[in-house]
Amino acid sequence: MPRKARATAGREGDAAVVLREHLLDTADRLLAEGDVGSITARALARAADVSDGVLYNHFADKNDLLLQALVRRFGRLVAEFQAAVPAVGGGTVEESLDTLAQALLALHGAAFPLIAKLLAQPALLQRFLVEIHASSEPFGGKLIRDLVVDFVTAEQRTGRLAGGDPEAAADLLIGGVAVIALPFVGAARGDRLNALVETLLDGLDHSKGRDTR
Amino acid sequence: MPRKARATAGREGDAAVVLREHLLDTADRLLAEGDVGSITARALARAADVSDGVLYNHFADKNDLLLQALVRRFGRLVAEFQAAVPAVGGGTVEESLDTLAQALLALHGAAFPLIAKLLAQPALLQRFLVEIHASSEPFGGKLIRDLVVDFVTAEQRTGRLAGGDPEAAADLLIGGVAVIALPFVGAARGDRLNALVETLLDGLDHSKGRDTR
Amino acid sequence: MPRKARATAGREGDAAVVLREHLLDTADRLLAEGDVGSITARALARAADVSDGVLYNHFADKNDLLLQALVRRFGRLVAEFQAAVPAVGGGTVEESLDTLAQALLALHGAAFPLIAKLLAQPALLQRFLVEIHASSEPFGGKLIRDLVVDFVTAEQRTGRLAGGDPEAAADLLIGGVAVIALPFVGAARGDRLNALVETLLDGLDHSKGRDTR
Amino acid sequence: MPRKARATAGREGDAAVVLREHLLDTADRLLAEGDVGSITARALARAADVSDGVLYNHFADKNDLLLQALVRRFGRLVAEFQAAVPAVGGGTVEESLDTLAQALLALHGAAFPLIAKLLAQPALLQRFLVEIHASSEPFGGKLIRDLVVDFVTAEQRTGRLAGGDPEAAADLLIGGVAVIALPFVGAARGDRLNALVETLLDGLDHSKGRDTR
DNA sequence: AATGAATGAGTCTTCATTCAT
DNA sequence: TATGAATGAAGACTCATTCAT
Repeated sequence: MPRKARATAGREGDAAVVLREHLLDTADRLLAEGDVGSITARALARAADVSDGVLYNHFADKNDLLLQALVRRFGRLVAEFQAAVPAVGGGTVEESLDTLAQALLALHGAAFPLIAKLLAQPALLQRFLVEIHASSEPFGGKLIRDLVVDFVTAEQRTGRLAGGDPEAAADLLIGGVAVIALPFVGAARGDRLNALVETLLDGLDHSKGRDTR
Repeated sequence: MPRKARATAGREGDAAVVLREHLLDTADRLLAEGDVGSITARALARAADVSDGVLYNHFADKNDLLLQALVRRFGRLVAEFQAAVPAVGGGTVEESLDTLAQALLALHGAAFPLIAKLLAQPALLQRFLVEIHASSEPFGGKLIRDLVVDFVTAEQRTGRLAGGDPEAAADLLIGGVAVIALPFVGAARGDRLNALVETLLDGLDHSKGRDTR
Repeated sequence: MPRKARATAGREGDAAVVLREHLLDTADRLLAEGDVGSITARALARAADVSDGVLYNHFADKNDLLLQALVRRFGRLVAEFQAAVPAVGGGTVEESLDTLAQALLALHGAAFPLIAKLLAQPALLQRFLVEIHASSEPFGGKLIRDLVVDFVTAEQRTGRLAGGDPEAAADLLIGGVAVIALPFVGAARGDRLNALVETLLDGLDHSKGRDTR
Repeated sequence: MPRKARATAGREGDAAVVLREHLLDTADRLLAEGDVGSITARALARAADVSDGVLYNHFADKNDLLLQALVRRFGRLVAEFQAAVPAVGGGTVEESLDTLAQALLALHGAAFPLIAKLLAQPALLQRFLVEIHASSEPFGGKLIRDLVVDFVTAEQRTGRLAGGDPEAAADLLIGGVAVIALPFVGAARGDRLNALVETLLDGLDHSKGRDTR
């Protein structure tokens, strides 16, 4: 019978699986807290109340653990976003788009730091991309965008949105919200989201145009 | 007169200034190439064909050199972008927006890696923000956005763009292009830019709308 | 159970404690040998036949190790001195003082180099003083002097020493021996100690005085 | 005509000699101020308002400069002490000894830091000893002691001091004052000096003794 | 002869990873 | 299988000394 780790003493289940999850949880927490640079293998072990070496019994190396924690976290964020995507045909289109924009804002707020960490560690990013492309249920930037594209396409089918390029519409919405989500660009006022949706609905072309407000 | 560094043997001018520039150029190059984490003080010295210690004759520390290289590079990117912003009233609005979008795409392609590196190094980011806020001619995320907002506002005055919120319009354009610029989201086809501009001009609201193609 | 260090392979006991002691012993030895400036972290590791990093598993930093080695060594020297202080009332006073002087000479010979090292490293000295003042059983220069003062006071009570200022007597004895202990002042002949004690007993004042020799 | 250093622009005399003195003065000042460890070659140059390299035009290396500064300073301290030694036969013996003790205290206060620095740098100490032994007019610990020994011997000849070992008497006085001069041993009260002299005059032997107080 | 930037060996310290227990 | 001390390869930075100007 293998030894059980101090930190998982009280828990049920396969010791190996439990400890694995425990490490992932801890990595997740540290990832959410500070900068990735301060997550040393020892800091991880300390935070998990676990010995320095266990990590290598369950993961190839420190980056592998970090990677899997990131993958898991992204999966959860995407799932949350997916759950928040409004039903097609419900409410007015503007209301639906507002809801969608809010969901995107929440997503970006949580995802930006992680993406930044990935972008800054090419090695990690590489492995991350391989990982999410290999998984049967893809997610990440691609899936999020697909969800928005799908929403736009569906609303176009209901006739409530104009028949332009749904991918372009998705990019505008996602990117516009992203700019608002950026911590250091412009003021972070709540009504910016609404102005964004309205502008997106109306279009910039003056030659047509409803009498705005 | 002091000695001249091996690497700058052929160049004219004050040795100190020349080597300073040489180091900034080298840092710039490494910054453009790989991840920031691999830019060690020694790697920098090797890349500059210079001894390990010179760096500290011209900069407070490694981060100071990196920081100044980043500031310089950002300044240049912004200047390039500014030069590429189309004149108000020239060509059709759509052409102008296309040009603007292309300039943004170029900017994003060059700026993303740098921003990612900054986001991932809180200490560096902090000093960077202090630096650009201290400079009399601010730039960075804020200034770029201002340039776009100004463009939209000016075109609204000429009557060629609808009178919505110019900030929202800028955010949509900037963000939309950013999504396209992301290396791993969607396909990087050139016509995505045009679709974006068209969608932004037309708007998504089906109730109004010109007869789109 | 963790690994055991190469250098302490044969020893019994808790590996951590054993290595800690091994490092202190090594530091002690180097401290006794050369100048403090040459005790680099690497030299320490080499001398201890241990890897470069171990030091930091057991001490806050290099100075911490050095400091604790110094504290330990001073403690031992003081204990040795204390054990060598003659019993009050035993033998003749002159014999007792001779014994005391010899003990002081031994102490000074061992302590001078250490004190010099401390005096020359203000940072270390600072921490050292804090350390010995914090300890419940103080020692160092103060305690040594107290032991001598106590001896003089006790012998004054027995009536074998004159009733002058015991602190002054202690300072004369300690300092006089110290001068003899100095490596480069005067000749280091054994009878200088005896002449010292005799002079101290007799006094310099010619108006009184026993018929000296 | 050789160039003249910035710092010595206004001064008369052989430029080489002037700069040499200027460097010695600066080294002297830094030696008096902080710890020897902080005296880097660059700090010296900065403090002297002189370029980093000049030092090597006038001294073999940094230690050579430091050494010569130390030698010069010790010479001055000894000269000051010599001037303060009271005339034989003047005043009462106790007054004379008090004066002598005060001069010793002043000397120790100034010399201790320097001696500590020397003791802690064996290489420097070695060169220092060679240097002062080689000089035609010796000084340092030896000379100081000789001055005191001479004083005692002279006063013995006048019959005002008892005829004991004058070297022992000198060691007691010098060492006793040294203990009082130590910054961290006992309280630094002015009357300790007087108690010391009195005790030294009276002696500790109770069997003889004047009726002390 | 003075200048001061260039040189590069050397310092302390960190940290991912190993491995005896 | 968990433990945690041991390992040693980097890393950033310092500084005495050199040398082209």
